[in-house]
Amino acid sequence: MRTAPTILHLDMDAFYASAEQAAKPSLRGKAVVVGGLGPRGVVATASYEARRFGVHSAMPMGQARRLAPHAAYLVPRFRLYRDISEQVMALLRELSPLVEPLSLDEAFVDLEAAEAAWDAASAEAVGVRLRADIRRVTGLTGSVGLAVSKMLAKIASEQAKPDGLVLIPPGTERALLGPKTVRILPGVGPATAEHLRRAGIHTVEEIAEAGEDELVRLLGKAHGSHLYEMALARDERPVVAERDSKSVSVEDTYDIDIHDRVRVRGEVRRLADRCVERLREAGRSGRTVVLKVRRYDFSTLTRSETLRGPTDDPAVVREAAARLLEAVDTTGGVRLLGVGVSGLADFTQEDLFAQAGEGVTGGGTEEAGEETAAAGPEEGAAAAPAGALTEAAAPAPATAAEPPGRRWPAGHDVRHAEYGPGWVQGSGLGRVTVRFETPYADRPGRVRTFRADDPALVSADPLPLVRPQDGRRSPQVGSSSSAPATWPNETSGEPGTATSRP
DNA sequence: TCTGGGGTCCTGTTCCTC
DNA sequence: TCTGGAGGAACAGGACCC
Repeated sequence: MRTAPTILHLDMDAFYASAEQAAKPSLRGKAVVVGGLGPRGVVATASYEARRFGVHSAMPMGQARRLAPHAAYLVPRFRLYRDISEQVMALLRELSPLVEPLSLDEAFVDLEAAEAAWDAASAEAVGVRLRADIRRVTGLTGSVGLAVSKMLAKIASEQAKPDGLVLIPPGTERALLGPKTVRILPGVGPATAEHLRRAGIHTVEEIAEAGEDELVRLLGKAHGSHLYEMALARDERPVVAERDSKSVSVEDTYDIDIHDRVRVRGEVRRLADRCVERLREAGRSGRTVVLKVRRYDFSTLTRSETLRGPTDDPAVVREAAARLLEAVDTTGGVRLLGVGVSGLADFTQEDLFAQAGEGVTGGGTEEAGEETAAAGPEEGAAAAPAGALTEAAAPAPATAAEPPGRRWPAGHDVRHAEYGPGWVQGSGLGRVTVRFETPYADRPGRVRTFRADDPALVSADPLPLVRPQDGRRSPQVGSSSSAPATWPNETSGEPGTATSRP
């Protein structure tokens, strides 16, 4: 157990939503919800403004819309988030070679490994500097926790949110944890908490008092012992920089349950191909093929088959998945299908030659875009992400599919030949509403509506949140080429009210 | 109201082999 | 030849995390 608080946990604040607000001046200070916009979508991230209405992660989108009807609803743009994440991770790696990313917006850093910090004061100084660097480079805020272990550093960063820094002084850990609810400990979810509650255990201190034997009896060997250690603030897990993934999987939830067995088989084939594609991208092969089926009543079952050796052959995975499907009753309908491969091995040269020329069949790649595929491409609704700033700006959820390649997901970047860069505010019924603004403006840009097949309108890459040349957020950019900064404030966001050109 | 997607880890059961 | 136990692999499901 180390004696200085030199484990740092960074957690970006409401990451996806903050990135969208930074990219879109008209959303700053407003409720923003990012997630799947289909009828079965859930919230990935809600801005702090949206959280005030009770909206939170993992909430069904329909419920979020009832709680915050005037929020902006956007589909995730993982490419933008990945770019920002890489900038942040690069800053962390400047601090120490021991950086363990947990997701796009979270990571542990071992400051001691690089002698970047050796006591509380030096660790805090690193944290303060890091937060300033993140803001300078990305324009976003992150919260930092510092403590002697990963568990405590994570708890500290949670307490620091939003936009803060908390250091847990060594020696104070148990006093801090004791009165807290058991849910504060990592690994205690709703089920475990309920289990503990029934045993009369509500706080961390009560876990410690119960003793290890009792916890093992209640929760099983691994979970019980681990939880007991955590409750005593003992956590010796090291920060691990490199971690090999152990499985690769893809799954789709369909807007409407699929009943047709032939269609189910087709979807499983498609998912198998996508899964293999991902496997190959990672340069891996795998031995166990897993089929996942969620039925109409939300019951989920998995079937798996272990092959003689690892494969990355799409035909082999397809066939295995098809065999597994034959053992599953899908009458009544399925809402989700998934195909995964586990038991991963590194790709071998031998496999390469054996499978050369085979190629991955098409059919599963058209939605390789960044939207979370909350809808199968044949269900129709995927064509019309009905995100919008306001009800008025949200045209009726389109049921008529846009022509392939002319889909306009809410929130995605576009460029117009005449009006320049902007983003999709809403689409449907053959029209698309665009707000023309860039991250560098300090006021909302103007709104125009176009035909969905307007040749002057094309998809565009996300712009960096901070102008690359100066590395600082620059609200005053009148001298630059960014027209939106000088546009007058926008008063009407309604589609169809094509305001005067910029 | 209605519940995503991509992961990890653990547990209990069953089956096979020695 | 039969039986039983131990141990491991495979399999299915559940809980949890972001």
